[in-house]
Amino acid sequence: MDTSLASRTGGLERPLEQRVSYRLARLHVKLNAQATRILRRHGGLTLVQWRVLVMLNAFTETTAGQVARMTRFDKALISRTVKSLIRAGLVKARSDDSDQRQQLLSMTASGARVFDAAAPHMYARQDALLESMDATQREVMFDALDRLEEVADRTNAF
Amino acid sequence: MDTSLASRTGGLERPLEQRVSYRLARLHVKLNAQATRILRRHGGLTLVQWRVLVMLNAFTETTAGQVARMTRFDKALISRTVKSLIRAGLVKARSDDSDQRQQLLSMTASGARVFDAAAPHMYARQDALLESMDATQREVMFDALDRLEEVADRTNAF
DNA sequence: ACGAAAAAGTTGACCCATCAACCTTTCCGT
DNA sequence: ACGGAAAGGTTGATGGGTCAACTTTTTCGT
Repeated sequence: MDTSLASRTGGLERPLEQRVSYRLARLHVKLNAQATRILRRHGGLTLVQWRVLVMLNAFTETTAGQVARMTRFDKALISRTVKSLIRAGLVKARSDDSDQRQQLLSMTASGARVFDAAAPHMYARQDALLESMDATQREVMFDALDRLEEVADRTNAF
Repeated sequence: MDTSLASRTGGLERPLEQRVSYRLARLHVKLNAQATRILRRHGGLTLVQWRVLVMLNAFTETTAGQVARMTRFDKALISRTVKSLIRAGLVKARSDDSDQRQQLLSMTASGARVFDAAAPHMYARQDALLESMDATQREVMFDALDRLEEVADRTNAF
């Protein structure tokens, strides 16, 4: 067994570039930073606010819980974000008569305007990302992401 | 042009599953949570502490700045993390005579023990992730990550 | 129909991560 | 060799995100 300090100079036995989680983390940080920058320039939404609006754009009159489940964000985070959107007048809540626990959320006209202003840029970015790969490469990558996610879910065993 | 609120119920024009940054974010969160859990179980390091120790394990007597550059972490984060490692007795700092600004960092014996205890589990996890793909799939994926990162770097133009 | 359990949200505490400002030391052009 | 720029690090403020505890409402089994 070799635990001497002097020996710890051998470089990385696994090059950083080949570490999945490290690479993913790095890319994720960059993509987030880019998205945040775009949103700040075009309407001033935060990334979480944007993601919530994407959901409200797709499914009008949805609830905070559904948004949380769909986006996989923490419900506490969604709760606060929805509140901030309501405070900013971009979203409105209507209480559901058949279930007093939940509130049905939808964009206001002003929210729709903000969303529509940011959307082209966000979608253009998404397109640019996808277009950096060809069709088969995309397919392989999404498949890889599926597998990695599955492994991450499955192995609570280490 | 169609901006009526009633029309915003058409579902996602781009399915969530096909959104690169969204998928990446989701996977990143899962992988981080998994790594954090493993580290908590085997020695109690935080993820950033682990990443710093990986660097110190590979390059003894390196500096905080070099670690920050290699890992692409914020230097403030590295500074605080190094401090916490020193406080915990896992890392020691030696001032460099030829440059009074920087400090040469290295693991202590105790730090090496903690690292060696966590490493097998972290590497096993890394292997499990890689083994979920075959060789060509891995290659395609890393290439895809490269391209995406490049696009993220290049396009400050939206 | 009653009580336990579950679901929807809210809130407070807390940690991680980033940003900007700053200090000190070193480098470098002229 | 001097003054400004750059590099190394530190610190404070702030925002993002998670966890756990709690309230209220609804569901469901018996």
